[in-house]
Amino acid sequence: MPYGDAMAARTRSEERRAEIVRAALDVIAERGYRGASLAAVAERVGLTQQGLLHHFPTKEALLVAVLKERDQWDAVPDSRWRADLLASLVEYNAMRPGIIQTFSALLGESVTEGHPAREFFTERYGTVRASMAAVLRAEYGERLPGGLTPERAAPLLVAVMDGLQYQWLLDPESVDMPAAFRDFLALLGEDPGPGGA
Amino acid sequence: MPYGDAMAARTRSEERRAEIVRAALDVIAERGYRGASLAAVAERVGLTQQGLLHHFPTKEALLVAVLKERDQWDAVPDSRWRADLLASLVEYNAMRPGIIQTFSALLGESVTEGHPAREFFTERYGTVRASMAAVLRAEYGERLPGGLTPERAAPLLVAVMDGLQYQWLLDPESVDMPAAFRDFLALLGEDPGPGGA
DNA sequence: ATTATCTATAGATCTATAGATAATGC
DNA sequence: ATTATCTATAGATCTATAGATAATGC
Repeated sequence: MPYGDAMAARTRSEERRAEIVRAALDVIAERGYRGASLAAVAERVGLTQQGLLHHFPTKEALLVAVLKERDQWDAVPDSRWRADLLASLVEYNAMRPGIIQTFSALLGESVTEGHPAREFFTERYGTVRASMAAVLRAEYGERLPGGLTPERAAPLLVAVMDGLQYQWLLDPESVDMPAAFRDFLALLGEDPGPGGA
Repeated sequence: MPYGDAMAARTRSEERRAEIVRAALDVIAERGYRGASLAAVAERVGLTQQGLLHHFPTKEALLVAVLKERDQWDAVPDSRWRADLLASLVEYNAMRPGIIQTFSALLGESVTEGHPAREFFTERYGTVRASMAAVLRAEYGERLPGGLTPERAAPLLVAVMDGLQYQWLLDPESVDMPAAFRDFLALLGEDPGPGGA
């Protein structure tokens, strides 16, 4: 029972849907959401385009399933994160260019008008910033270098993670993503010195 | 002579091409490159799709012109940049969401396979990292906080600029992009302390 | 003469719906 | 019975080419 689960054995249908979502992740990595055709996803799981639409009635429904997959992906309770775990996450990401490419492509598209992933990313970033502020507070306390607070450093942390991904995807030879991320953590981990309220 | 230039009066054709490129920037901001149809761009300048193709023989030729526009945009000689000018650039960008959206969308798409802007961005980031390393060296010298060198801080600087743009485009109310960028510069501007070779 | 623009259209796609058939689960 | 999948197809697009006509520059 390869994908078996203690709770509920997956139905044949759930299995099929999971297969389709995996295929969709791949096709989106290659062509983005707008460039990903249902036919291309279907072909990858040995279905016709119309067969696929039995499982996901619209293209957008498939995208929603893809985004849910992502949510599950990095749903780790705040309290369990520490700075060194963030570094490990980045290191892990560097071994999975496919998934990073999928979500970098989606993030890029999502800023265009009416993109179906826009709301997802907007909400997600709000959550992630709050999450990262909590991690930074637990790790470094209230006062960070440069006179920053955890709340002000959080968007920078998130920006560094995302921005490095683009540079690394475009030119993995030139950009050591995990090392660069550790460099950033080193900046935040400096002694902020005395003073302040 | 509204757009007149000391060097050469633009021909009617050059004028038209410039108009088309401006329209293309707008449409790409709204729909990305893959989602931008030639017809939509043409309509915006009062042309048919076929009329537009007289000026740019293929869609890709139009994209190339759009990317050249960008190159011109931030072609400032290294020596003239200083950290405070970078901060001003970010502040200026915050007033032009359209252009930022265009290039954020293009960057996102560019990581997908065979995207016609991929090579452009790959090369551009190589250049920009080198440029930023030079700026950092001129501004802060050889030793930066966290034990970093200008070369190691450069990809972080670029990542922060790009990453903040996505967060800001998705939720301008929640993200003060210029302030966040200044925060990052403050991190880099801390006294690295004594020691080192 | 050359440049700009248009009409017409070929040839690919794309998403989605309708309705038939095959496979599976009680 | 229900679920899964297929064939057929409607209805929109999209890029690009061919060839005609209108406008402009010598």
